[in-house]
Amino acid sequence: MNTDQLNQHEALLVKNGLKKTGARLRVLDILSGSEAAASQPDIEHVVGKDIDRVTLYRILKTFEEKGIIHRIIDNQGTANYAFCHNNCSEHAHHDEHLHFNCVNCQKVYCIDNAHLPHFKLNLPPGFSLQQLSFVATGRCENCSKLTEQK
Amino acid sequence: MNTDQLNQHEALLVKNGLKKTGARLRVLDILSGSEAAASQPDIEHVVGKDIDRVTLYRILKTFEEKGIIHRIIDNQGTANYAFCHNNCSEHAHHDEHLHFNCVNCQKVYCIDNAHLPHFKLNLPPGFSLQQLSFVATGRCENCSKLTEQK
DNA sequence: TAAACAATTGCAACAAAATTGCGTTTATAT
DNA sequence: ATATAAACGCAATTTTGTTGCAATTGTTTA
Repeated sequence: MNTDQLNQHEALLVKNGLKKTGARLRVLDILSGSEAAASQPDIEHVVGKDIDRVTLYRILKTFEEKGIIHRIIDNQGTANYAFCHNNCSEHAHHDEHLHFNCVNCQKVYCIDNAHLPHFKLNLPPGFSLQQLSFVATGRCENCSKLTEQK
Repeated sequence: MNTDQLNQHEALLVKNGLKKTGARLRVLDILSGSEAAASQPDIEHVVGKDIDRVTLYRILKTFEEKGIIHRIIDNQGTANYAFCHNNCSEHAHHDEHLHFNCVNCQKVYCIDNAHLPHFKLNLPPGFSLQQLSFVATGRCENCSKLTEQK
């Protein structure tokens, strides 16, 4: 319940021509609070009955369309959401992302400050590249600590 | 209906201790026929009533477990399947993959012969890397030809 | 080649996830 | 304070994925 953050979130909504509603602020709060990206099921679980499931779908959808958050599909096909940092605009994401997907807890981490090499990718003829992203899989910090967990 | 290919597929099943059934051979045939990976909905659509939906799920699952095919989740969260080439074993995929996901038709292509750089990824402390893969998005050959298609 | 056995399949029922329509409520501008 | 469009919640529906079980089929072996 940080006041600064609340104001920041409200400003974010206004900036994008969205009404300041409790449900939306709640979602923004959840996304701010988690270090990793938040999975849709997780968000759903956290908000419980406070926000209708349909409303949640729609909130996430409009946030994504406005470029406030971006959606990351993890290795199991589950949608995860995180704030857009860096160069995300409403219409395109121009940077090279790196996402880390933990094989144990399935959490998705956006690694912003990893040094990523720029290189020319040679695709088959006719293929045009719009974006390149890196997906690392392995064990996150928490799960590395757990011994012998399958 | 290539005879050579049929024998090859039958051998593949036998090698993995699986019975030669019509449904399985059909799935292998479909996967062989498509240049890109085949999405689960596509396969389902192609086979129609010939193979029960549940059976298809199970076939794909066992094929994946045996390391015959691998599953690729595309940007929409849809499962796609393709044969394992290269260094796939039953238990792990050791190579660095490159997948191309078309933003227009959503098809997933496994790009095997692209030169991928090897580099040391610096992850946050505690994170251990098991695999790194590359996901390129853009327009595939077919969709590049189409003018102004949204 | 026939019997025996386990693997595989299909069906039905179920559960979970996602979508649509619509009436009501609410935030914001006037 | 009121008008208005946006946002929400509920109900119904569709789509997707799972489970259990009985019937069938492929393969082994006698």
